Amino acid sequence: MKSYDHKKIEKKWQTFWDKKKTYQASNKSKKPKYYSLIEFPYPSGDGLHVGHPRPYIGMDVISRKKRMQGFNVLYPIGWDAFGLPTENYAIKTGKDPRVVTKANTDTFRRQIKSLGISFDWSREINTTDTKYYKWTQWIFLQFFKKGLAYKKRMMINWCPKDKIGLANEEVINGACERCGTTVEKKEKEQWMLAITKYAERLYKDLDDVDYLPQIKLGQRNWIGKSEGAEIEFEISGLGHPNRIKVFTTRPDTIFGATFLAIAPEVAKKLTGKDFGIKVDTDRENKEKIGADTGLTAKNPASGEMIPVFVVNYVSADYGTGAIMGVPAHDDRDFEFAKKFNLPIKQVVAAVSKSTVPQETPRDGVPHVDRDAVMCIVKHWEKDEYLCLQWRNHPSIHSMVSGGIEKGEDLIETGKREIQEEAGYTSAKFVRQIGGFSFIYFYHQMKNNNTLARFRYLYFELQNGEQVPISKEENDKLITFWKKKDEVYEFLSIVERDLVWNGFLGKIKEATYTGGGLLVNSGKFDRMESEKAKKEIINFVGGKEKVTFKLRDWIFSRQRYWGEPIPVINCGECGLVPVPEKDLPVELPKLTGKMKNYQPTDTGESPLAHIEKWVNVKCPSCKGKAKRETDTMPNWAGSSWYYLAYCMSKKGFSGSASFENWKLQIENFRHFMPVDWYNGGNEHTTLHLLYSRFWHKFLFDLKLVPTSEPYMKRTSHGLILAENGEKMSKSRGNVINPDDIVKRYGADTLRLYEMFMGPFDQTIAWSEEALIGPRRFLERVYNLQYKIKKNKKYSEFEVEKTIKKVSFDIENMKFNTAISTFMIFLNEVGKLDFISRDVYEKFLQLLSPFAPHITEEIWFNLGNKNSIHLSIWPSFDENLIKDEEIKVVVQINGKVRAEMMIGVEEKEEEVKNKACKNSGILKYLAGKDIKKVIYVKNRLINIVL
RNA sequence: GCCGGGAUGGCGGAAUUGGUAUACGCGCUAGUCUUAGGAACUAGUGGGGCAACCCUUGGGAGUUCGAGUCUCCCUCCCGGCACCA
Repeated sequence: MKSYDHKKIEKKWQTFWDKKKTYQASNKSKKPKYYSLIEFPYPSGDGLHVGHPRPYIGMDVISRKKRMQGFNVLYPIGWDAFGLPTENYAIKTGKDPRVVTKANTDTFRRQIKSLGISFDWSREINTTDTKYYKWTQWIFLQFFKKGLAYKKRMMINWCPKDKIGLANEEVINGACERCGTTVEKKEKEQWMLAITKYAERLYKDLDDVDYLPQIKLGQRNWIGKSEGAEIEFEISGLGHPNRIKVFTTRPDTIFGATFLAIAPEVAKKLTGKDFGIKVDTDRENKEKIGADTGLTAKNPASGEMIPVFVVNYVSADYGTGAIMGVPAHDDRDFEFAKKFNLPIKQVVAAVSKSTVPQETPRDGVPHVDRDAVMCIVKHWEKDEYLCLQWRNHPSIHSMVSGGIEKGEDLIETGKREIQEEAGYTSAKFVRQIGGFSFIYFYHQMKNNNTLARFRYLYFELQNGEQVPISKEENDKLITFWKKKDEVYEFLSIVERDLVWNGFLGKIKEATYTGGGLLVNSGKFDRMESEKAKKEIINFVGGKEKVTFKLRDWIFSRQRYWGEPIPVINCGECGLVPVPEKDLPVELPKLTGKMKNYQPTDTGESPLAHIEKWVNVKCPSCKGKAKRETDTMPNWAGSSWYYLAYCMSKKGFSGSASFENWKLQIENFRHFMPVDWYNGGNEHTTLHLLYSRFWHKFLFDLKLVPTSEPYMKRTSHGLILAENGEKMSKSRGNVINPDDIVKRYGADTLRLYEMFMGPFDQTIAWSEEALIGPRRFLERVYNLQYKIKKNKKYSEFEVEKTIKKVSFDIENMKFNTAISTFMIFLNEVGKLDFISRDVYEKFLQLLSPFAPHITEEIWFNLGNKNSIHLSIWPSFDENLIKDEEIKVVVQINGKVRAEMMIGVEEKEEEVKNKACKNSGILKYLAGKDIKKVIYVKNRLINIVL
């Protein structure tokens, strides 16, 4: 009887699978395809740590299951190898980045192979391979030819340490994403990709893909679509007539616009003056700064003349660079208006609906608009406030309130209501609180739906003098005095926010940014704000307009280790694309004098100094010309790599041309789209968005068969070091999978990584916990010596296991799948025997998680073909069904007994059984059963 | 500040989505076997109580026959965004 020796087993089967090409996908297969994808790694010099394989193992489990379910599975891998760390390391050590990359990929490949992941290694790609990047350059040329790749002089984010320009997405809190150095602004001519042209489609097509909700949301927020309007304001003060166009998402608030705020650049253009105001990107310092331009604008809705300010919180490159300042309904405008003493005018008021069912507005009754007041009344001695409760509706908690009668002003109404409802005669008006708000309710006495527009008045009683209250009011109302901090709890929800926010100061003085009904807006008063948006745009002659936050993608880097941009700069012809036949534009070899490829402080690419490489003939006029010396960002190669995996070897290696690409479309059609793509959340607004953009572009050129590259996107959690920190070489806390594979075996590592916690959750590594999965595998291994021939032991358990494990894998609930295996094993352990049939099914279920040990046992049992190409077990619902089932008996919701019932037993019988149950009788003695609730085959609850 | 996600034994985590809270694993305790064990196996293991029972899913209220799960308020943790009009 051999014991489990992972070292022997794992090597042996890895070689076997390699030789038998077990995991190779076919471009010709008649089976249905399944394309599962992980983000190909960046082969850093640090080697693999145990966090890297987590997504590979997860998708491996899914891929292996799909393979066993009869799919032609494509599960490829490659290397995203261009990039800064390699280049920096190469410069530091005086090596060629090609040599460094080779060494790193060799290490990564060896490490990943030792884990027994079912990658199709025959399709391995490397973005730094000239065969690969000639296609990257070719795709770039298509962008260029369509005018979507263009050059632009602009301020860029410059990292002084890496000496490289960064895309907006690569700047985190004003610092370089890679090295943490504070970025500077530098003016430079840059290559841009016009991703904004695809903003709407990138946004909208998210509807059609199955990404995790937070991933969709992340992309949507990043694209930042906002629907609004452009509205023109006439301005005077320039000496000639002029207009300023503003962008707003809230045209419904235009009557509340009490100033215009414009960006410094816009102000300069308009007036020729520099006001010394700068838009600060610093996140810490957000104080509103501004200056009066001396201009005035005419509010096109109200006709009011309003001042124009130049401010530091409106940027020139979003919208129109000008906004209308509506302090009552925008926090920033509010802050600015406070500082500059500008008027704050409420034009939208919230509508509350009564929470009392009898007061819910109903159909078929008249609608009535009313003006009303609510009075906050302070006690004459104590710090207490007058509250009311309706006798017949005890749930309505309110304060003194009532409608304004003809000829009355607000204060008169307030005083009258205080006297009528509470009898007090000495109320002194102090001030009005807040603005308008609406309450919409069914008026029971008057049988109509009332829309009451409330204002809030604060009164103080001078003394306790009272007149008698009418019988009618007395029957209706109870009055209370409540302390300040009790008022909020006491009030019904409808009144709560309105009274509290304005008066008791729990929430600071603030704007109301929600929707509601318009007030102070002339003929639009009482109109619903959504409807008012449209009508007001028309009224002021504005135009509906959609704006995006997304900016064009800064696509050039001034470094050596990237794909050269395949364009030639000719004095005569301008920017000329490198002809297809001349692709790839290879990076100059680093020999002899060309060894110096350090980045420069000037922001010029190091390639610019390599004259032999730079100086070329113009492909068009044959005159003297120079190559573009910028290279592409490392996001370029990863924007289409999932297509490269599908290509035929020959087509991939052949020359880059339209014809050769078109020959590949058949292969793309075979495998695309990717069925399931798992990757890191950090790429939501980077790689994932970029590659969707490239794919859509290729789709428009009819070069790929689908408009979206990925059908389904999920993400995995990080693995942290045992102390909860991020794993990194500099922290010295890296766990190398090599050590784990050596000591425990790849299968144990795989099982542990899937078992340690939910797949999508960040989790700390625990060396201690590894032993659990290892013990489990040993017990699985020893089970092969416990086979009892021709006996069907544990059939029931294995059927249940099939069902649960199949479901869990599809839903990435790997941890509970493994716990199901353990439960199964614990059950079987009690019997001490297992039937071969059941054991084989169990091994098949386990094989995606632990491919080596299961293959070993599978062959030990006499099978002649790989377990990984066997047919995934199916389960029989009938075998899973129990004859008898345990139900719980509760008394008042507390578990008091358990009992067995037949599966089909009727409700009545079960109830009777429960009431006669010996454990239950003592609780029933002398009590009446009020109610019995039966949840079929689960529990019965007796309410006393 | 805004938007997401979360808080369950000593630890990692389960919970059929409103129906027996703490599955599974680690650790711990006791025992068996061992020259020995930081191995393996067996049993036990949320807290309190002699017990019947009681308490327990970050805190507080609520809805419900029944709440880890739903609603409201609060505290803390982790991610993303950041003057986007």
